[in-house]
Amino acid sequence: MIDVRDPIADLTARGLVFQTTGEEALAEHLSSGSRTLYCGFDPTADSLHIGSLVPLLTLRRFQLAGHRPIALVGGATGLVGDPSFKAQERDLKSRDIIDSWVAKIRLQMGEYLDFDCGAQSALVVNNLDWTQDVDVLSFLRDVGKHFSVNNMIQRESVRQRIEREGSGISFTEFTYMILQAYDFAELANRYDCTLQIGGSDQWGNIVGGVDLSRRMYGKQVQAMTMPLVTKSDGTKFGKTESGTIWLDPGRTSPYAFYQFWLNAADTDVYSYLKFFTFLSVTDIDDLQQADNERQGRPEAQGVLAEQVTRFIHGDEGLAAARRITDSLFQGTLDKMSESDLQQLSLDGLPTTVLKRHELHDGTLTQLLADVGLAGSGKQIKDALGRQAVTVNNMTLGLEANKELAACFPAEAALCGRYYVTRVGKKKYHLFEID
RNA sequence: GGAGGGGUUCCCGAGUGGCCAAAGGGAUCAGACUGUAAAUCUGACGCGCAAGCUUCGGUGGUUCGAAUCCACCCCCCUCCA
Repeated sequence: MIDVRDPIADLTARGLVFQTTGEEALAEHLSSGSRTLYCGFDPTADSLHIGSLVPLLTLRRFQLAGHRPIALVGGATGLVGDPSFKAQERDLKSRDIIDSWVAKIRLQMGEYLDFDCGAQSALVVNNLDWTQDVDVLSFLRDVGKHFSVNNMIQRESVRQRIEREGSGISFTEFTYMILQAYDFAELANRYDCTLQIGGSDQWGNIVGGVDLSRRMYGKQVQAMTMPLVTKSDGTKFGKTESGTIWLDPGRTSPYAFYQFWLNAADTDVYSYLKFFTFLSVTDIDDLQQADNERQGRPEAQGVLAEQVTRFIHGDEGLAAARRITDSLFQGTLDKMSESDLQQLSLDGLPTTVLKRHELHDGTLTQLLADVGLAGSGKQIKDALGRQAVTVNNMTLGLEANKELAACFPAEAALCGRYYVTRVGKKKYHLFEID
């Protein structure tokens, strides 16, 4: 008999419980047996990003506590689009595109949950499986009848869209909450799934499912939401200058991923440790206290980056991220061997291979903007004017711009052909020129 | 189908014939200070090294000159039927 525990106390200590359908009932439900729970992930891209990490990790926490998680990929709901707290109607993507995204996200899910641990083995399901063959009239009569439009338009999640001048909501998106509710009812019926979790923005959709499960199948099910992750400075979590932080290493390298967490603000980092790692709350509190008692830079960011990167990208990904980080931020460039430099490139440091004759025309601003070190040449120009551009630690000035070849002098190359180029304090690019 | 209100640079939002590459805020980038933090201050912020080039839903037009005026079209919102 596996040890079944109620994870709610731990989740509460982590600040991960935002709303529940009733804390006592939920605690009783979870401690009295191994339960099945689910969380939905809609395919809005071909990869999950760190916005999905909290629900994903929470599923895993439940699994570790002896419950069975179902990760639902929204092959159907993704076709419709969730309007919850969205300011605008979204563009519909084609079915082919959504299908391909579903396939990729399914694979990703497989990495983060345990699918081979007996009764608690995770499941990945696609709501298209039970939605695509439902005909319109059945849906309207059997499902739609249970929903009151009066109630639906009162939902906070669509309030802005309905009340705000200049916006609106299509019937398509308005129906989303019914589809999601239907998912919960189906899962309750098929898999005896009795709990749905999700971000707090999903509350309205989730309770719709709680009601529907009762009405359609007489099943009493529960709900829990997690708070949305915020940043203390008020900017949006999960974005950097280079865009969204994806879980797919092809989109966001383990190095960039590691750097993202390493750059967490002091005021956010301890709550992030609770949200995004499996370290115990007491360990995190101890770490915080130790950091407070010491002057200077806290250790928390390093721990956070290590833990999250290892979970998502494994030991190898973490090692790669660290190799780059150590070389660029701690190391001395001229001590690096050829294999070190090659490894940096393999580890995910953005690299461009050029022939020396290609440097004869063009400008430095153009080149550095093209490889992604800045959004435009203007920004490079600005950085040049402030001595913020270096090649192998030589600072370049504005006058260097037109003399592209002179920016990469053969005698300054590392191991004959490598140039570590830096813009600002944190952005690096490796040029290999021969 | 009718009446009215809108669509401005990443976002919000000013601008109603030249002084507009377009106020202000946010986001973002760079610098100073630091710890690869935060806060603060400074600069940048359509593209271009520059000359210059391309923008204000779309297409045409009026004008020496249009984001601003006109025509048609597309999309959104509100109310009415």
